[in-house]
Amino acid sequence: MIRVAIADDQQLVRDGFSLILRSQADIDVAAEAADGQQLLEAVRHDSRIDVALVDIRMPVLDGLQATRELAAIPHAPAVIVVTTFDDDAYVLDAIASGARGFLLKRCSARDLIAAVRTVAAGEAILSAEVTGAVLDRVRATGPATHVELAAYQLTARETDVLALIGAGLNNNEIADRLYLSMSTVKTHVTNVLAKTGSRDRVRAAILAIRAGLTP
Amino acid sequence: MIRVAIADDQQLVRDGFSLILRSQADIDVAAEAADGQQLLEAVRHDSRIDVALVDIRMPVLDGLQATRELAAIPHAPAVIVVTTFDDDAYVLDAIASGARGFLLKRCSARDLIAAVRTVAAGEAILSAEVTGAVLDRVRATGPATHVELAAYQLTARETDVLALIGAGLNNNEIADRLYLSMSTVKTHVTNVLAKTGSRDRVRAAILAIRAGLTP
DNA sequence: GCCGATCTGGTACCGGGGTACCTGGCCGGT
DNA sequence: ACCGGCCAGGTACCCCGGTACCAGATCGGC
Repeated sequence: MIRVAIADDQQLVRDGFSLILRSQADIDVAAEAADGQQLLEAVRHDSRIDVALVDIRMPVLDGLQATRELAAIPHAPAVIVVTTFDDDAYVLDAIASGARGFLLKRCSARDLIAAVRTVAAGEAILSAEVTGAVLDRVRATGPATHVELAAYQLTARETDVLALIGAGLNNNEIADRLYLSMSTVKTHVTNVLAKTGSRDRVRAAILAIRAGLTP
Repeated sequence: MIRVAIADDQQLVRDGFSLILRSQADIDVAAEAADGQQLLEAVRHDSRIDVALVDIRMPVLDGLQATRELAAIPHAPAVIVVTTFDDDAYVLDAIASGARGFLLKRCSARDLIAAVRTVAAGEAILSAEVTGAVLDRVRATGPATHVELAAYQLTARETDVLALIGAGLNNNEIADRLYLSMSTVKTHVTNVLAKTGSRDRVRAAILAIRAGLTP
């Protein structure tokens, strides 16, 4: 049985979703919320909610923030952001916030049901209208950009230093952060540059970012 | 009428897809190919193909390379990569190659038909099984980090310089690239650092990357 | 015409970045 | 016991990066 929570500030929307989902034998609507705050409370009080349908525009706490806070809760439900076409620009934000699904309200009841089952199974779902935007994003960030830094055989300490270079720290700050002397940092930096083939710390910083060393 | 090309090295698969699609009144199978090379030829000889279903594993020219070369052709069809579950790791590569869809062969005939209509309409589609991986990728590249550099009021030249800083060039190379003297570059760099509030060029480089100035 | 912003260029100066080379301690493997 | 790695540290040196300040050219707007 898939247990679902519905968060939308409009009573009618909640009722509609609820009717649609309850029509399925394997789906149960365990909670309803009129804003993000109510959703968080519901999830905190009921640890067995599998999926949360969340609207973006809600009073008190909007859907995206609620999604982010939800992620901090243990046994957090998978979030499907269900919103109007006007809000389709929020896809990337929703994904970044941790959503496992993004549906437009113009979709069919069948799509909604399928989406709930999909994310409950650990997969993810996007409305076709917004998938294009996501693909463009992936193309833009480019898969070629990701660097495998294991290839450089950096030692643990050198990796630390590289990460801090990528964060924009100068040698003094790195020494400070790692409780080292300036000299030691310099030697590490020199080694990092040599191993990674970077001419200067700027190149190294770029490499660090491409390698995902900086969040 | 949606005109489709099918590229798969297995005759039986092509026949199956063809039968499924031809069952729809608005879809026509205009070409079939047993490898990527044949697909390219078919598309070059028939400029009215809207959608191409492409398998990854094909002799002569594989599906991903074919997709990349397809992008160079004018009025190129939208590509849906249709492949086995074993190849689901190629999603990101497929997207980077320009695919507008990624389907697993285990999907239903209805899914296939819907996918063709979806990409023909300019949208995109992903199998639920691989959507999760794509979302993880988007989350990893971090959209929250995106910086709006319009806020810094940089002039055109300063923006040029910032972009090159982000690419890891030193002042000499920037001067070379922009046909400027070293002094001029230094002036611009100083202005960029002041306007962006960056302490040194490393910080500026990080900013440039976060702002999307470097591809 | 005048003013301001932008682009371009120069000189001079200093500090941090980066290199080269050496010392020493700590561990793990042979 | 010895060797090789990683880590930590020091000294000395050079050069690029960055700042400060100035100045001429162009261009658009009041």
